[in-house]
Amino acid sequence: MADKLTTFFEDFLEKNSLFTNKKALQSSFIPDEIRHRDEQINAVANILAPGLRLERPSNLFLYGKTGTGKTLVVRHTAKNMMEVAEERGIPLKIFYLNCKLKKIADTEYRLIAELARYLGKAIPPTGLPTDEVYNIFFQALDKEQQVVIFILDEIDQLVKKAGDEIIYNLTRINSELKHAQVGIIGISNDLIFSNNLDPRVKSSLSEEELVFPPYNALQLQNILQRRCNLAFERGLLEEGVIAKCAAYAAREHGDARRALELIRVAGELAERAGDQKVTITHLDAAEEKIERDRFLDVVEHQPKQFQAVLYAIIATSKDRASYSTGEIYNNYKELCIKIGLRPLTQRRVSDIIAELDMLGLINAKVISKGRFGRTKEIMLSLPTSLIPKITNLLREGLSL
DNA sequence: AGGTATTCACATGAAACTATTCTCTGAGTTAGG
DNA sequence: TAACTCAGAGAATAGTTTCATGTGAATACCTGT
Repeated sequence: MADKLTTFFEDFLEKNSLFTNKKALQSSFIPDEIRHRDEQINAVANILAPGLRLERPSNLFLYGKTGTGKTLVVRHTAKNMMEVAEERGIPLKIFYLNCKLKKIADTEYRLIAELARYLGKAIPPTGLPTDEVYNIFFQALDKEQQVVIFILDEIDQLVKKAGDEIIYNLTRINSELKHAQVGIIGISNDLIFSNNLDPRVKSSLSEEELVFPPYNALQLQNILQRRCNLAFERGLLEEGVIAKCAAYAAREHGDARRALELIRVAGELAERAGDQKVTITHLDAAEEKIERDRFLDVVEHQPKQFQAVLYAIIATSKDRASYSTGEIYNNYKELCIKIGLRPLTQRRVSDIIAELDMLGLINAKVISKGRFGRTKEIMLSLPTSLIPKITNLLREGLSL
């Protein structure tokens, strides 16, 4: 066995990888040249530029759907700007922070703590009053003459969890700072997010606004082509693969990230199969694999109670298409007793159902059946082919 | 027949509670001078 | 007396529970014809 393994690894190394630079297809990759976003880059650069003269740059709010290059444009511009600042010894600091990251920046405390950490202050993960952390942050910020720009990515997630006061406080902080100046760049995927914002917050955050339209198929194709040139040997991609990939992603609201992922996975599949070329078949397989993996991954990483509820739904969904909250809850309770799990209240289960819906594992719609009450109409939205696998996963998770 | 009042079966919201993780503080203890 | 230890108070957070209130439309119940 050991011999076999060794040969396997040796073979693996021997085998020429189809990729010359896989990094170029990963979403964290920042290419030197960004296509089809000149306008936005210029706009961002113009807005941020005053920072180099130690004037406060306007706050900026960017929005556009996922994979339209918002983060990329901002990071790219920020990088260039930092280079200039460093060269000239300008006290400019730019920090990028993704608010979606759990346990990092999804509450007021954590956001401020994280920002303070950027400024070189060690803040414990808990235990301190929020005011205290805020003070530390403020002191660190105002310690010297400087311009600081905070880039808050996926800011909608933060507001959803922690309210918009934080943003308001952050935008107002300038009036209290004596030496430093703060500019904020907010990035959001949610187009209607800014409408739900407190008007005061909205006006202070979006002194400038920038919309990122989705890429169209042609632009996607162009982007893909570039990245593939970096990532693969020339001629490795079968004719039409890029076009199809672009078309697929354009259908999904022009998401370049998905397109890149798709082609990367296609490449990996081809490589694993020992094929010399990436073909359309691989692409189709990749599309399916991504979808499958997403489901399995989501299911596997749910907390126990969620899994129990999901299992109850799957076990229930045998003879009819949809079920009501009450029915599911009863079955869930039975299941809990069977496996020795403390059953949650119906209130909570109702929320869990709503969350499973958000995750796209089930489909839950509130309907009114008149005299017979109001409930959610719950049905599974898993691909049928995956159900046995998921059932097994859940059995394992729940030790059934 | 047409109108309105009820009623069901939950949905949805808000507040309060629990458990866990973590810091800070100050009393008590220890050991060295 | 300085250094150390350790329990207790206080915070933040996630996950719930408790209590309260809301709700869409099928039906029951009237009403006047």
